[in-house]
Amino acid sequence: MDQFKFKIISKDKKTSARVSEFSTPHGKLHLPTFMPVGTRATVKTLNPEELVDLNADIILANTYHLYLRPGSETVKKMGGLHKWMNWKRPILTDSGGFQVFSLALEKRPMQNTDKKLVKIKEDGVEFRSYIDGSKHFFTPEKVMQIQSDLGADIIMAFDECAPGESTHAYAKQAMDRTHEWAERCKKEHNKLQKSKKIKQALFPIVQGGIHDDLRVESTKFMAKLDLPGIAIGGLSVGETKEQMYHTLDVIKDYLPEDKPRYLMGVGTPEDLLEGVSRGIDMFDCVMATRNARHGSFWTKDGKFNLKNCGFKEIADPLMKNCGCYTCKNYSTSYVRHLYMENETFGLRLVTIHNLHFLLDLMSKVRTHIKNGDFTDFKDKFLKRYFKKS
RNA sequence: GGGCAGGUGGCGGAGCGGUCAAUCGCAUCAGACUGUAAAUCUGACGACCUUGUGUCUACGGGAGUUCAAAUCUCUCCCUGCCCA
Repeated sequence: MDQFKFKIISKDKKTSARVSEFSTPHGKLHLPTFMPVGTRATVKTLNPEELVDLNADIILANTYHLYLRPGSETVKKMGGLHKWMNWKRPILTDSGGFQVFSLALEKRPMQNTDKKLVKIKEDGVEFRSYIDGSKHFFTPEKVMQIQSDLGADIIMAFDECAPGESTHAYAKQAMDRTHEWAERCKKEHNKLQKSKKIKQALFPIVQGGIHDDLRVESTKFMAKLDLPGIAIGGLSVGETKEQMYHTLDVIKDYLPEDKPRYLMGVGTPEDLLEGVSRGIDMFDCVMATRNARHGSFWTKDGKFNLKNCGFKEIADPLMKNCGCYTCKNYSTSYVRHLYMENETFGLRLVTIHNLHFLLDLMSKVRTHIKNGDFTDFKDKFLKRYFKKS
């Protein structure tokens, strides 16, 4: 597996932050990085050229969604994800495990709560399609097959993501199942890779909820599998930020040093900084893109909502001195106008800005770690970001 | 000039004697969103305050009927359509 080489470039002295590189068949990842989410094989509202302009090293797609529509066989027939979506850089596919959790929660008002939508069994998970209610069954083996067909560079083990508030007993049950599934994923993955020209890296996912003993146990277990990277799941799923940071502190020393560490589903600018200082190398989150479509944007001075009437006649860009296409060319007034008028271009402009904000933040993080003043940078950023003006 | 249909909160439009400060939609204002069923969802939206099964002012204007009127009667004003 030497095509998935991991190389540490620089380490921060005061924190666990590090700058590194991870090689994949479609290019190198410059870590720490943020990965824009493109669940249905597209980062909503943007085209690949724009993502390249934003310096996105890698993007995500989702097993669950693409399996249901159009079907992973279709993507395979069309030449695989990269070719199909015209994205030449690396791709990571999520396993669909998270969807099991998010659908089981039944938190959506439009959800049919009469039906048991998800049944977790030892062998796998039975669930109903969110599209037409049809029954489907995922096993670790099947999820490996789907991800093999999709053809992403990094693929994820099938896991059970327990809600943040889960009891020790429940979290342990989910963790044990995830461990067993991870072993089965690894076995199936090894089998599938033999016939593949372009290899894929499988990452296992640490679970254990907010219970320190479980998290340590899970981290040790997953590290032992000796896969090319390791992911931390089951965070930012309802627990507090303090609990999330604490959990990262607890497992920090058990994470393999010589492999990329991926904190799944995170997050906000502050979460990225806190994550990096706890040794995290990869992040992904829908927040940048979703919030953009909902009218909120990030700046160095915090989070703002474009809908607020105070932005109506602001001639300045969303953020002064921002290097993104949106801020270089348009006033806040104009972007707000497009948003208020429900114009597609407005959604794109805010999406570009938010993604740029996070990707640029990570780029600065890499620079400051190398320069040896990461902590100073982080403290100053957070102080300004949370300062109420 | 004659006939008909109407005038309700920023707009559209319900209600047709009490449970109406008035359904609903739009607009507006604000909030939420963390491995995307999300260009979505939630809340506020007459005024005032001691924020309460609180007090005022309100369904074109005025005058009535009634214990009680956005809802019934009379009258005036206005709007739209049709006929001269």
